[in-house]
Amino acid sequence: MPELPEVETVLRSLKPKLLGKKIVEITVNLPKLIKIPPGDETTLRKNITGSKFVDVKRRGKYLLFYLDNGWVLVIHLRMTGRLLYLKNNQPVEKHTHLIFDLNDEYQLRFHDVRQFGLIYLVPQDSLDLISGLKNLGPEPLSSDFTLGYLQNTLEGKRKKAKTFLLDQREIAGIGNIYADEILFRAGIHPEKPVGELSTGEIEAFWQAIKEKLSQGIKYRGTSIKDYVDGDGRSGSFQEHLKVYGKAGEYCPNCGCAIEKIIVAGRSTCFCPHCQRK
DNA sequence: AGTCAAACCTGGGCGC
DNA sequence: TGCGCCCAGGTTTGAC
Repeated sequence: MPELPEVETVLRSLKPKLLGKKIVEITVNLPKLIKIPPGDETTLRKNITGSKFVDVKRRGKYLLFYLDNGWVLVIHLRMTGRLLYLKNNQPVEKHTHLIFDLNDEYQLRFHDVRQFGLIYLVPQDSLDLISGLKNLGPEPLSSDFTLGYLQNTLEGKRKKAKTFLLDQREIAGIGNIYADEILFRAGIHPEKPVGELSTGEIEAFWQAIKEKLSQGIKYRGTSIKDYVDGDGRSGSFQEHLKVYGKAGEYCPNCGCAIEKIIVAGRSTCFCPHCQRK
């Protein structure tokens, strides 16, 4: 579920609550979610019990919780993961796999229906142990992501535009919803090879990437099914979607029927009139 | 280089 | 009501 705007919203909701808080106890209900050290809740507990949160950051769709003893807890929410900051007397919902008891009578709970989420514990100077994190492309909302950078990386590639957007090594943080919205905004067919984009299309692509992700953050994410922030609050960007999930409905620009095809193994909605190959 | 299917899971919606 | 099938905000792996 969560893409860059959702993960950023979770970060913003949790960070002020966690900074300076101490982890006093850890409950692991599903050890297999711990990828480093693999399935090892004892090591996890030993290394982080008693430590305090000193920083929380986002990189792509990863959340990084920096602890005061040099370890970093890295969490990826994948499809249905949630991180919730709840009072410790709140009922524990089904699918709650990990609970961090804090020294303020609250808990940080990891909830994940599909159990695809990933949890790592690595030393601060060894984040490269997590290959997905190590190989991440630039942050699309940072100053590193220039038009020139995009032009250079697109050059000579035959990869489809949608496939390019979903590839975390190219750009960090974009998933299926924002990819479709970006392509519609830029007027680019999802199957167009990126090496064939004109100068004007590349500029529109670059603008659309920044605009759609910024809008997603502004509306605090897209809540279609599972996504909520650290306080359990839904976002509202689903009210502003133009094409994602709207196959058979009408294009807000031209009135054509929105089509659904499969690209990169994912459902892809686009307007065949506004997005030509 | 790039594309594809399968794998990891649970649950909701649909047709019959 | 129930069963079986398809679908779902992600990523990795191994085969062409």
